[in-house]
Amino acid sequence: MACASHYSFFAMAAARFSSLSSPRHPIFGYDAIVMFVKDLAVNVRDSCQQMVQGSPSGSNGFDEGEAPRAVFNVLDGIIKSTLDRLKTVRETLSVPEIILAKISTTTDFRELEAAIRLLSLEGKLDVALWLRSKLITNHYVPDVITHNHLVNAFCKVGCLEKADYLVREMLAQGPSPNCATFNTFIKGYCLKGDVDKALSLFSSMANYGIKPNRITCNILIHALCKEGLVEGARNFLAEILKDESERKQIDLITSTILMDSYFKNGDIAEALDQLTKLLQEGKQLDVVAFNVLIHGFCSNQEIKLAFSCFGEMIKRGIQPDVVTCNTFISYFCKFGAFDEALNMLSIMLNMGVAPDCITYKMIVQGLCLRGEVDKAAKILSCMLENSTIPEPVIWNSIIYGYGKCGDTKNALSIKEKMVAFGVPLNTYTYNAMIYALLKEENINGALSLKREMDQSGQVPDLVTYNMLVGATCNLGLIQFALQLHDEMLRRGYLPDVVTYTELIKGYCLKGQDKEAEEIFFRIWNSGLQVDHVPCHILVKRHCRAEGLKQSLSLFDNLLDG
DNA sequence: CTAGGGTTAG
Repeated sequence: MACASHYSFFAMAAARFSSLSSPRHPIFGYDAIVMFVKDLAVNVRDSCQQMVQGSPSGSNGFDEGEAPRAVFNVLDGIIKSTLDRLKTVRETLSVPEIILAKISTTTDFRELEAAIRLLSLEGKLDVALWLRSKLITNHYVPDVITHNHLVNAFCKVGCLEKADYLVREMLAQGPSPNCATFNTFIKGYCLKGDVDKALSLFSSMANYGIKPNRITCNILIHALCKEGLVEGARNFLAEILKDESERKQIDLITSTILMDSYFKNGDIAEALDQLTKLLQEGKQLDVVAFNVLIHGFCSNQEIKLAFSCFGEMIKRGIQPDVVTCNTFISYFCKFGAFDEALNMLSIMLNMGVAPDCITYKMIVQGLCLRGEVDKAAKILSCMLENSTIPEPVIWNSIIYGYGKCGDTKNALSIKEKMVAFGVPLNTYTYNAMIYALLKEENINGALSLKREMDQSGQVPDLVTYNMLVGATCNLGLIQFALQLHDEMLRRGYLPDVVTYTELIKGYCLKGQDKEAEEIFFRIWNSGLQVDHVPCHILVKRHCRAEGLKQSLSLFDNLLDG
Protein backbone atom coordinates (compact mmCIF):
# COMPACT_ATOMS: atom_id res chain seq x y z
CA MET A 1 0.00 0.00 0.00
CA ALA A 2 1.21 3.44 -0.94
CA CYS A 3 0.67 4.81 2.55
CA ALA A 4 3.11 2.38 4.09
CA SER A 5 5.85 3.46 1.74
CA HIS A 6 5.23 7.12 2.56
CA TYR A 7 5.52 6.40 6.17
CA SER A 8 8.69 4.44 5.67
CA PHE A 9 10.27 7.37 3.88
CA PHE A 10 9.58 9.68 6.79
CA ALA A 11 10.70 7.04 9.23
CA MET A 12 13.97 6.72 7.36
CA ALA A 13 14.40 10.45 7.34
CA ALA A 14 13.65 10.65 11.03
CA ALA A 15 16.03 7.82 11.87
CA ARG A 16 18.74 9.52 9.91
CA PHE A 17 18.61 12.65 11.99
CA SER A 18 17.69 11.22 15.35
CA SER A 19 21.28 10.49 16.15
CA LEU A 20 23.82 13.22 15.65
CA SER A 21 26.67 10.78 15.37
CA SER A 22 25.18 8.74 12.54
CA PRO A 23 27.08 9.21 9.30
CA ARG A 24 25.32 11.20 6.59
CA HIS A 25 24.74 9.16 3.48
CA PRO A 26 22.29 9.87 0.70
CA ILE A 27 19.05 7.93 0.72
CA PHE A 28 18.51 8.41 -2.99
CA GLY A 29 21.13 8.92 -5.67
CA TYR A 30 21.01 12.19 -7.51
CA ASP A 31 20.46 10.45 -10.84
CA ALA A 32 17.39 8.75 -9.46
CA ILE A 33 15.97 12.12 -8.56
CA VAL A 34 16.67 13.57 -11.99
CA MET A 35 14.92 10.55 -13.53
CA PHE A 36 12.00 11.01 -11.19
CA VAL A 37 11.64 14.67 -12.05
CA LYS A 38 11.83 13.94 -15.78
CA ASP A 39 9.16 11.25 -15.52
CA LEU A 40 7.05 13.52 -13.45
CA ALA A 41 7.22 16.37 -15.91
CA VAL A 42 6.37 14.11 -18.84
CA ASN A 43 3.43 12.53 -17.02
CA VAL A 44 2.00 15.75 -15.80
CA ARG A 45 2.47 17.39 -19.14
CA ASP A 46 0.24 14.84 -20.82
CA SER A 47 -2.63 15.88 -18.63
CA CYS A 48 -1.95 19.56 -18.99
CA GLN A 49 -1.42 19.61 -22.72
CA GLN A 50 -3.37 22.79 -23.21
CA MET A 51 -1.00 24.66 -20.93
CA VAL A 52 1.97 24.06 -23.17
CA GLN A 53 0.54 24.58 -26.63
CA GLY A 54 3.14 27.26 -27.20
CA SER A 55 6.10 24.98 -26.53
CA PRO A 56 7.78 23.23 -29.44
CA SER A 57 6.55 19.66 -29.79
CA GLY A 58 9.09 16.95 -29.15
CA SER A 59 10.98 18.98 -26.56
CA ASN A 60 10.47 17.97 -22.98
CA GLY A 61 12.20 21.08 -21.77
CA PHE A 62 15.08 19.17 -20.25
CA ASP A 63 17.53 18.64 -23.09
CA GLU A 64 20.76 20.55 -22.65
CA GLY A 65 20.57 23.84 -24.44
CA GLU A 66 16.99 23.29 -25.48
CA ALA A 67 15.63 23.91 -22.02
CA PRO A 68 15.71 27.69 -21.96
CA ARG A 69 13.85 28.13 -25.26
CA ALA A 70 11.14 25.68 -24.32
CA VAL A 71 10.82 27.34 -20.95
CA PHE A 72 10.49 30.79 -22.44
CA ASN A 73 7.89 29.82 -24.99
CA VAL A 74 5.73 28.34 -22.27
CA LEU A 75 6.53 31.22 -19.95
CA ASP A 76 5.38 33.80 -22.46
CA GLY A 77 2.07 32.02 -22.82
CA ILE A 78 1.56 31.69 -19.09
CA ILE A 79 2.49 35.27 -18.31
CA LYS A 80 0.05 36.50 -20.94
CA SER A 81 -2.85 34.40 -19.74
CA THR A 82 -2.24 34.98 -16.03
CA LEU A 83 -1.88 38.69 -16.41
CA ASP A 84 -4.87 38.97 -18.71
CA ARG A 85 -6.94 37.29 -16.03
CA LEU A 86 -5.57 39.60 -13.37
CA LYS A 87 -6.35 42.62 -15.51
CA THR A 88 -9.95 41.52 -15.98
CA VAL A 89 -10.31 40.88 -12.27
CA ARG A 90 -8.93 44.31 -11.47
CA GLU A 91 -11.27 46.01 -13.88
CA THR A 92 -14.39 44.28 -12.60
CA LEU A 93 -13.58 44.54 -8.91
CA SER A 94 -15.33 47.14 -6.85
CA VAL A 95 -13.70 50.51 -7.15
CA PRO A 96 -14.05 52.95 -4.24
CA GLU A 97 -15.96 55.33 -6.50
CA ILE A 98 -18.62 52.67 -7.06
CA ILE A 99 -18.98 52.17 -3.33
CA LEU A 100 -19.19 55.88 -2.75
CA ALA A 101 -21.88 56.13 -5.41
CA LYS A 102 -23.77 53.43 -3.56
CA ILE A 103 -23.46 55.31 -0.28
CA SER A 104 -25.02 58.41 -1.77
CA THR A 105 -27.92 56.63 -3.47
CA THR A 106 -29.05 53.94 -1.05
CA THR A 107 -30.91 54.11 2.22
CA ASP A 108 -30.58 50.38 2.82
CA PHE A 109 -28.53 50.07 6.02
CA ARG A 110 -27.52 46.50 5.30
CA GLU A 111 -26.11 47.55 1.97
CA LEU A 112 -24.14 50.32 3.64
CA GLU A 113 -22.90 47.83 6.21
CA ALA A 114 -21.61 45.69 3.33
CA ALA A 115 -19.92 48.80 1.95
CA ILE A 116 -17.99 49.21 5.21
CA ARG A 117 -16.65 45.69 4.80
CA LEU A 118 -15.62 46.32 1.20
CA LEU A 119 -13.99 49.62 2.09
CA SER A 120 -12.09 47.86 4.89
CA LEU A 121 -10.83 45.21 2.50
CA GLU A 122 -9.68 47.91 0.10
CA GLY A 123 -7.89 49.82 2.81
CA LYS A 124 -10.15 52.88 2.52
CA LEU A 125 -10.26 53.09 6.27
CA ASP A 126 -11.14 56.73 6.79
CA VAL A 127 -14.26 56.41 4.67
CA ALA A 128 -15.13 53.09 6.33
CA LEU A 129 -14.90 54.63 9.79
CA TRP A 130 -16.88 57.66 8.68
CA LEU A 131 -19.63 55.46 7.28
CA ARG A 132 -19.74 53.48 10.51
CA SER A 133 -20.28 56.62 12.57
CA LYS A 134 -22.97 57.81 10.11
CA LEU A 135 -24.86 54.54 10.57
CA ILE A 136 -24.55 54.74 14.35
CA THR A 137 -25.93 58.30 14.43
CA ASN A 138 -28.85 56.89 12.45
CA HIS A 139 -29.35 54.33 15.22
CA TYR A 140 -28.09 51.41 13.17
CA VAL A 141 -25.17 49.58 14.77
CA PRO A 142 -23.16 47.53 12.27
CA ASP A 143 -22.85 43.87 13.21
CA VAL A 144 -19.87 42.14 14.78
CA ILE A 145 -18.51 40.82 11.49
CA THR A 146 -18.44 44.30 10.02
CA HIS A 147 -16.64 45.52 13.10
CA ASN A 148 -14.20 42.63 12.80
CA HIS A 149 -13.45 43.69 9.24
CA LEU A 150 -12.61 47.14 10.51
CA VAL A 151 -10.46 45.87 13.37
CA ASN A 152 -8.70 43.54 10.95
CA ALA A 153 -7.99 46.31 8.46
CA PHE A 154 -6.53 48.59 11.13
CA CYS A 155 -4.39 45.78 12.54
CA LYS A 156 -3.05 44.91 9.10
CA VAL A 157 -1.74 48.43 8.56
CA GLY A 158 -0.30 48.50 12.05
CA CYS A 159 -2.72 51.09 13.39
CA LEU A 160 -3.34 49.42 16.74
CA GLU A 161 -4.68 52.59 18.38
CA LYS A 162 -7.67 52.64 16.04
CA ALA A 163 -8.19 48.90 16.50
CA ASP A 164 -8.04 49.38 20.25
CA TYR A 165 -10.57 52.21 20.04
CA LEU A 166 -12.97 50.00 18.09
CA VAL A 167 -12.65 47.06 20.48
CA ARG A 168 -13.30 49.38 23.43
CA GLU A 169 -16.37 50.76 21.71
CA MET A 170 -17.58 47.22 21.06
CA LEU A 171 -17.12 46.29 24.71
CA ALA A 172 -18.88 49.45 25.87
CA GLN A 173 -21.86 49.68 23.54
CA GLY A 174 -21.81 46.63 21.29
CA PRO A 175 -21.83 44.65 19.24
CA SER A 176 -20.06 42.37 21.70
CA PRO A 177 -16.70 41.22 20.40
CA ASN A 178 -16.35 37.52 19.68
CA CYS A 179 -13.40 35.18 19.50
CA ALA A 180 -12.52 36.33 15.97
CA THR A 181 -12.37 39.95 17.19
CA PHE A 182 -9.83 39.04 19.84
CA ASN A 183 -7.88 36.78 17.50
CA THR A 184 -7.62 39.61 14.99
CA PHE A 185 -6.56 42.06 17.66
CA ILE A 186 -4.04 39.64 19.19
CA LYS A 187 -2.56 38.97 15.76
CA GLY A 188 -2.24 42.73 15.31
CA TYR A 189 -0.01 43.00 18.37
CA CYS A 190 1.97 39.93 17.29
CA LEU A 191 2.66 41.59 13.95
CA LYS A 192 4.03 44.58 15.83
CA GLY A 193 6.27 42.23 17.79
CA ASP A 194 4.49 43.01 21.07
CA VAL A 195 3.92 39.43 22.23
CA ASP A 196 3.57 40.52 25.86
CA LYS A 197 0.56 42.65 25.03
CA ALA A 198 -0.82 39.80 22.90
CA LEU A 199 -0.49 37.40 25.80
CA SER A 200 -2.15 39.80 28.22
CA LEU A 201 -5.07 40.21 25.78
CA PHE A 202 -5.27 36.43 25.66
CA SER A 203 -5.54 36.30 29.46
CA SER A 204 -8.16 39.05 29.50
CA MET A 205 -10.50 37.16 27.16
CA ALA A 206 -11.92 35.13 30.04
CA ASN A 207 -13.02 38.36 31.77
CA TYR A 208 -15.29 39.07 28.82
CA GLY A 209 -16.62 35.53 28.76
CA ILE A 210 -14.86 34.60 25.54
CA LYS A 211 -13.12 31.25 25.32
CA PRO A 212 -9.94 31.22 23.23
CA ASN A 213 -9.97 28.65 20.43
CA ARG A 214 -7.34 26.78 18.44
CA ILE A 215 -6.78 29.77 16.22
CA THR A 216 -5.98 31.97 19.22
CA CYS A 217 -3.39 29.45 20.37
CA ASN A 218 -1.84 29.09 16.95
CA ILE A 219 -1.48 32.85 16.59
CA LEU A 220 0.36 33.00 19.92
CA ILE A 221 2.47 29.89 19.35
CA HIS A 222 3.52 31.29 15.99
CA ALA A 223 4.42 34.63 17.55
CA LEU A 224 6.42 33.00 20.34
CA CYS A 225 8.35 30.87 17.87
CA LYS A 226 9.06 33.88 15.70
CA GLU A 227 10.53 35.68 18.70
CA GLY A 228 12.83 32.70 19.16
CA LEU A 229 10.94 31.55 22.25
CA VAL A 230 10.31 28.00 21.07
CA GLU A 231 10.50 26.72 24.64
CA GLY A 232 7.89 29.27 25.66
CA ALA A 233 5.69 28.15 22.81
CA ARG A 234 5.99 24.52 23.90
CA ASN A 235 5.10 25.35 27.48
CA PHE A 236 2.17 27.44 26.34
CA LEU A 237 0.94 24.54 24.24
CA ALA A 238 1.38 22.10 27.11
CA GLU A 239 -0.79 24.35 29.31
CA ILE A 240 -3.53 24.45 26.67
CA LEU A 241 -3.47 20.69 26.16
CA LYS A 242 -3.68 20.14 29.92
CA ASP A 243 -6.90 22.16 30.05
CA GLU A 244 -8.48 20.49 27.07
CA SER A 245 -9.44 17.12 28.40
CA GLU A 246 -11.43 15.90 25.47
CA ARG A 247 -8.93 16.55 22.70
CA LYS A 248 -5.30 16.03 23.51
CA GLN A 249 -4.08 16.01 19.94
CA ILE A 250 -2.07 18.82 18.43
CA ASP A 251 -3.65 20.02 15.22
CA LEU A 252 -1.90 20.10 11.86
CA ILE A 253 -1.36 23.84 11.83
CA THR A 254 0.20 23.88 15.30
CA SER A 255 2.54 21.10 14.22
CA THR A 256 3.39 22.95 11.05
CA ILE A 257 4.29 26.07 13.02
CA LEU A 258 6.51 24.04 15.34
CA MET A 259 8.21 22.09 12.55
CA ASP A 260 8.94 25.30 10.69
CA SER A 261 10.43 26.79 13.79
CA TYR A 262 12.61 23.75 14.51
CA PHE A 263 13.88 23.77 10.94
CA LYS A 264 14.68 27.46 11.15
CA ASN A 265 16.77 26.75 14.24
CA GLY A 266 18.57 24.02 12.32
CA ASP A 267 17.07 21.33 14.54
CA ILE A 268 16.10 18.79 11.90
CA ALA A 269 15.85 15.93 14.39
CA GLU A 270 13.24 17.79 16.45
CA ALA A 271 11.31 18.78 13.32
CA LEU A 272 11.16 15.20 12.15
CA ASP A 273 10.16 14.08 15.62
CA GLN A 274 7.18 16.41 15.36
CA LEU A 275 6.42 15.00 11.92
CA THR A 276 6.57 11.44 13.20
CA LYS A 277 4.08 12.23 15.97
CA LEU A 278 1.77 13.78 13.42
CA LEU A 279 1.87 10.73 11.18
CA GLN A 280 1.45 8.37 14.12
CA GLU A 281 -1.80 10.16 14.91
CA GLY A 282 -2.91 9.37 11.39
CA LYS A 283 -2.93 13.00 10.22
CA GLN A 284 -2.59 13.77 6.51
CA LEU A 285 -0.19 16.51 5.54
CA ASP A 286 -1.48 19.37 3.43
CA VAL A 287 0.35 21.52 0.91
CA VAL A 288 1.60 24.00 3.52
CA ALA A 289 2.98 21.25 5.75
CA PHE A 290 4.82 19.80 2.76
CA ASN A 291 6.12 23.24 1.87
CA VAL A 292 7.48 23.64 5.39
CA LEU A 293 9.28 20.30 5.06
CA ILE A 294 10.65 21.21 1.64
CA HIS A 295 11.82 24.61 2.81
CA GLY A 296 13.30 23.05 5.93
CA PHE A 297 15.26 20.49 3.95
CA CYS A 298 16.41 23.04 1.37
CA SER A 299 17.61 25.52 3.95
CA ASN A 300 19.52 22.72 5.66
CA GLN A 301 21.04 21.72 2.32
CA GLU A 302 19.17 18.44 2.11
CA ILE A 303 17.98 18.85 -1.46
CA LYS A 304 17.47 15.13 -1.96
CA LEU A 305 15.09 14.90 0.95
CA ALA A 306 13.33 17.99 -0.34
CA PHE A 307 12.82 16.30 -3.70
CA SER A 308 11.57 13.18 -1.99
CA CYS A 309 8.90 15.29 -0.28
CA PHE A 310 7.99 16.72 -3.65
CA GLY A 311 7.48 13.15 -4.87
CA GLU A 312 5.39 12.28 -1.82
CA MET A 313 3.09 15.21 -2.49
CA ILE A 314 2.47 14.13 -6.04
CA LYS A 315 1.84 10.53 -5.00
CA ARG A 316 -0.67 11.63 -2.38
CA GLY A 317 -2.46 13.79 -4.90
CA ILE A 318 -1.51 17.04 -3.23
CA GLN A 319 -0.80 19.52 -6.00
CA PRO A 320 2.38 21.52 -5.37
CA ASP A 321 1.66 25.24 -5.49
CA VAL A 322 3.62 28.33 -6.38
CA VAL A 323 5.29 28.39 -2.95
CA THR A 324 6.53 24.82 -3.37
CA CYS A 325 8.11 25.67 -6.70
CA ASN A 326 9.49 29.02 -5.58
CA THR A 327 11.18 27.31 -2.65
CA PHE A 328 13.07 25.05 -5.01
CA ILE A 329 13.84 27.84 -7.45
CA SER A 330 15.14 30.00 -4.63
CA TYR A 331 17.34 27.19 -3.37
CA PHE A 332 18.84 26.61 -6.82
CA CYS A 333 19.41 30.30 -7.45
CA LYS A 334 21.10 30.65 -4.09
CA PHE A 335 23.53 27.88 -4.93
CA GLY A 336 24.21 29.05 -8.45
CA ALA A 337 22.49 26.08 -10.08
CA PHE A 338 20.44 28.26 -12.37
CA ASP A 339 19.83 25.51 -14.92
CA GLU A 340 18.11 23.55 -12.18
CA ALA A 341 16.05 26.62 -11.37
CA LEU A 342 14.95 26.79 -14.99
CA ASN A 343 14.08 23.10 -14.90
CA MET A 344 11.88 23.71 -11.88
CA LEU A 345 10.25 26.58 -13.75
CA SER A 346 9.58 24.21 -16.60
CA ILE A 347 8.09 21.64 -14.23
CA MET A 348 5.81 24.17 -12.64
CA LEU A 349 4.59 25.46 -15.97
CA ASN A 350 3.92 21.90 -17.09
CA MET A 351 1.95 21.27 -13.92
CA GLY A 352 -0.19 24.29 -14.61
CA VAL A 353 1.11 26.27 -11.63
CA ALA A 354 1.23 29.95 -12.57
CA PRO A 355 4.42 31.82 -11.59
CA ASP A 356 3.99 34.85 -9.36
CA CYS A 357 6.02 38.01 -8.81
CA ILE A 358 8.51 36.14 -6.65
CA THR A 359 9.11 33.59 -9.40
CA TYR A 360 9.64 36.33 -11.95
CA LYS A 361 11.96 38.17 -9.65
CA MET A 362 14.19 35.15 -9.06
CA ILE A 363 14.28 34.17 -12.72
CA VAL A 364 15.01 37.72 -13.86
CA GLN A 365 17.79 38.06 -11.30
CA GLY A 366 19.23 34.69 -12.25
CA LEU A 367 19.23 35.56 -15.93
CA CYS A 368 20.92 38.91 -15.28
CA LEU A 369 23.56 37.31 -13.10
CA ARG A 370 24.30 34.92 -15.91
CA GLY A 371 24.53 37.74 -18.45
CA GLU A 372 21.37 36.77 -20.34
CA VAL A 373 19.97 40.24 -19.81
CA ASP A 374 17.99 40.32 -23.06
CA LYS A 375 15.93 37.36 -21.89
CA ALA A 376 15.32 39.06 -18.57
CA ALA A 377 14.25 42.20 -20.42
CA LYS A 378 11.87 40.08 -22.47
CA ILE A 379 10.14 38.89 -19.32
CA LEU A 380 9.82 42.50 -18.24
CA SER A 381 8.28 43.46 -21.60
CA CYS A 382 5.86 40.57 -21.32
CA MET A 383 4.72 41.77 -17.94
CA LEU A 384 4.34 45.33 -19.15
CA GLU A 385 2.40 44.28 -22.25
CA ASN A 386 -0.02 42.66 -19.89
CA SER A 387 -0.28 45.77 -17.75
CA THR A 388 1.43 44.32 -14.73
CA ILE A 389 4.01 46.78 -13.53
CA PRO A 390 6.71 44.99 -11.58
CA GLU A 391 8.30 46.37 -8.47
CA PRO A 392 11.58 48.31 -8.77
CA VAL A 393 13.83 45.34 -7.95
CA ILE A 394 13.11 43.67 -11.29
CA TRP A 395 13.93 46.83 -13.23
CA ASN A 396 17.04 47.42 -11.12
CA SER A 397 18.38 43.91 -11.73
CA ILE A 398 18.07 44.41 -15.46
CA ILE A 399 19.79 47.80 -15.29
CA TYR A 400 22.63 46.24 -13.26
CA GLY A 401 22.75 43.40 -15.75
CA TYR A 402 23.14 45.71 -18.73
CA GLY A 403 25.68 47.81 -16.85
CA LYS A 404 27.75 44.75 -16.04
CA CYS A 405 28.08 43.77 -19.67
CA GLY A 406 28.88 47.33 -20.71
CA ASP A 407 25.53 48.04 -22.38
CA THR A 408 24.90 51.48 -20.92
CA LYS A 409 22.52 52.36 -23.72
CA ASN A 410 20.06 49.64 -22.80
CA ALA A 411 20.54 50.31 -19.10
CA LEU A 412 19.51 53.89 -19.69
CA SER A 413 16.54 52.93 -21.81
CA ILE A 414 15.25 50.64 -19.04
CA LYS A 415 15.63 53.50 -16.58
CA GLU A 416 13.66 55.80 -18.87
CA LYS A 417 10.99 53.15 -19.34
CA MET A 418 10.72 52.91 -15.57
CA VAL A 419 10.01 56.61 -15.36
CA ALA A 420 7.53 56.33 -18.20
CA PHE A 421 5.61 53.62 -16.38
CA GLY A 422 5.54 55.63 -13.19
CA VAL A 423 7.77 53.27 -11.22
CA PRO A 424 9.69 55.27 -8.60
CA LEU A 425 13.45 55.22 -9.06
CA ASN A 426 15.13 54.25 -5.81
CA THR A 427 18.68 54.31 -4.53
CA TYR A 428 19.39 50.91 -6.09
CA THR A 429 18.27 52.20 -9.49
CA TYR A 430 20.68 55.11 -9.29
CA ASN A 431 23.47 52.91 -7.99
CA ALA A 432 22.96 50.56 -10.93
CA MET A 433 23.11 53.46 -13.40
CA ILE A 434 26.15 54.98 -11.69
CA TYR A 435 27.81 51.58 -11.77
CA ALA A 436 27.14 51.33 -15.52
CA LEU A 437 28.54 54.79 -16.22
CA LEU A 438 31.62 54.32 -14.05
CA LYS A 439 32.31 51.07 -15.80
CA GLU A 440 32.88 53.02 -18.99
CA GLU A 441 34.77 55.69 -16.99
CA ASN A 442 32.09 58.31 -17.51
CA ILE A 443 32.72 60.08 -14.20
CA ASN A 444 30.85 63.20 -15.26
CA GLY A 445 27.76 61.22 -16.15
CA ALA A 446 27.96 59.44 -12.80
CA LEU A 447 28.31 62.69 -10.88
CA SER A 448 25.39 64.24 -12.69
CA LEU A 449 23.30 61.23 -11.71
CA LYS A 450 24.32 61.81 -8.11
CA ARG A 451 23.10 65.40 -8.43
CA GLU A 452 19.86 64.02 -9.83
CA MET A 453 19.58 61.86 -6.72
CA ASP A 454 20.11 64.82 -4.41
CA GLN A 455 17.42 66.75 -6.24
CA SER A 456 14.92 63.92 -6.39
CA GLY A 457 15.25 63.12 -2.72
CA GLN A 458 16.62 59.61 -3.31
CA VAL A 459 19.61 59.98 -1.02
CA PRO A 460 22.90 58.38 -2.03
CA ASP A 461 23.90 55.56 0.31
CA LEU A 462 27.20 54.04 1.36
CA VAL A 463 27.40 52.07 -1.88
CA THR A 464 26.89 55.21 -3.99
CA TYR A 465 29.63 57.02 -2.11
CA ASN A 466 32.02 54.10 -2.21
CA MET A 467 31.62 53.76 -5.97
CA LEU A 468 32.23 57.48 -6.49
CA VAL A 469 35.13 57.68 -4.03
CA GLY A 470 36.70 54.68 -5.77
CA ALA A 471 36.26 56.16 -9.21
CA THR A 472 37.64 59.58 -8.30
CA CYS A 473 40.62 57.99 -6.55
CA ASN A 474 41.36 55.89 -9.59
CA LEU A 475 41.43 59.04 -11.70
CA GLY A 476 43.83 60.66 -9.23
CA LEU A 477 41.19 63.15 -8.06
CA ILE A 478 42.01 62.70 -4.38
CA GLN A 479 40.70 66.12 -3.39
CA PHE A 480 37.35 65.32 -4.94
CA ALA A 481 37.30 61.94 -3.21
CA LEU A 482 37.96 63.64 0.14
CA GLN A 483 35.12 66.07 -0.50
CA LEU A 484 32.79 63.14 -1.06
CA HIS A 485 34.13 61.55 2.10
CA ASP A 486 33.36 64.72 4.10
CA GLU A 487 29.93 64.95 2.55
CA MET A 488 29.07 61.44 3.64
CA LEU A 489 30.18 62.21 7.18
CA ARG A 490 28.04 65.36 7.17
CA ARG A 491 25.08 63.29 6.07
CA GLY A 492 25.61 60.85 8.85
CA TYR A 493 27.02 57.92 6.88
CA LEU A 494 29.92 56.14 8.53
CA PRO A 495 32.56 55.26 5.95
CA ASP A 496 33.38 51.56 5.99
CA VAL A 497 36.46 49.52 5.14
CA VAL A 498 35.69 49.85 1.43
CA THR A 499 35.66 53.66 1.58
CA TYR A 500 38.98 53.77 3.40
CA THR A 501 40.51 51.15 1.14
CA GLU A 502 39.63 53.25 -1.90
CA LEU A 503 41.29 56.28 -0.30
CA ILE A 504 44.41 54.27 0.54
CA LYS A 505 44.54 53.10 -3.05
CA GLY A 506 44.16 56.68 -4.24
CA TYR A 507 47.01 57.97 -2.07
CA CYS A 508 49.26 55.08 -3.06
CA LEU A 509 48.59 55.81 -6.71
CA LYS A 510 49.77 59.38 -6.14
CA GLY A 511 52.79 58.21 -4.18
CA GLN A 512 51.53 59.82 -0.95
CA ASP A 513 52.47 56.89 1.25
CA LYS A 514 52.31 58.83 4.51
CA GLU A 515 48.67 59.77 3.95
CA ALA A 516 47.84 56.24 2.90
CA GLU A 517 49.31 54.85 6.10
CA GLU A 518 47.50 57.46 8.13
CA ILE A 519 44.19 56.27 6.72
CA PHE A 520 45.18 52.71 7.45
CA PHE A 521 45.80 53.54 11.10
CA ARG A 522 42.48 55.30 11.18
CA ILE A 523 40.66 52.08 10.18
CA TRP A 524 42.78 50.03 12.53
CA ASN A 525 41.94 52.25 15.49
CA SER A 526 38.28 52.71 14.57
CA GLY A 527 37.53 49.14 15.51
CA LEU A 528 36.30 48.32 12.00
CA GLN A 529 37.00 44.80 10.84
CA VAL A 530 40.06 45.12 8.57
CA ASP A 531 40.18 42.67 5.70
CA HIS A 532 43.20 41.71 3.61
CA VAL A 533 42.60 44.25 0.84
CA PRO A 534 44.03 47.42 2.42
CA CYS A 535 46.92 45.41 3.89
CA HIS A 536 47.65 43.97 0.49
CA ILE A 537 47.64 47.39 -1.15
CA LEU A 538 50.04 48.80 1.44
CA VAL A 539 52.39 45.83 1.36
CA LYS A 540 52.53 45.99 -2.41
CA ARG A 541 53.26 49.68 -2.27
CA HIS A 542 55.98 49.24 0.33
CA CYS A 543 57.58 46.40 -1.57
CA ARG A 544 57.85 48.59 -4.58
CA ALA A 545 59.06 51.66 -2.71
CA GLU A 546 61.22 50.56 0.17
CA GLY A 547 61.53 46.83 0.25
CA LEU A 548 59.80 44.04 2.05
CA LYS A 549 61.58 44.50 5.40
CA GLN A 550 60.09 47.87 6.09
CA SER A 551 56.55 46.78 5.26
CA LEU A 552 56.82 43.85 7.61
CA SER A 553 57.95 46.14 10.39
CA LEU A 554 54.87 48.27 9.82
CA PHE A 555 52.65 45.31 10.66
CA ASP A 556 54.92 44.19 13.49
CA ASN A 557 54.40 47.54 15.14
CA LEU A 558 50.67 47.25 14.75
CA LEU A 559 50.51 43.79 16.22
CA ASP A 560 52.69 44.82 19.18
CA GLY A 561 50.57 47.88 19.90
C1' DC B 1 -18.86 37.41 5.00
C1' DT B 2 -14.14 38.36 9.83
C1' DA B 3 -9.39 35.39 12.88
C1' DG B 4 -4.28 30.51 12.38
C1' DG B 5 0.84 27.70 9.42
C1' DG B 6 4.65 27.94 4.20
C1' DT B 7 7.94 30.97 -0.46
C1' DT B 8 11.79 36.56 -1.82
C1' DA B 9 15.07 39.95 0.55
C1' DG B 10 19.61 44.01 -4.37
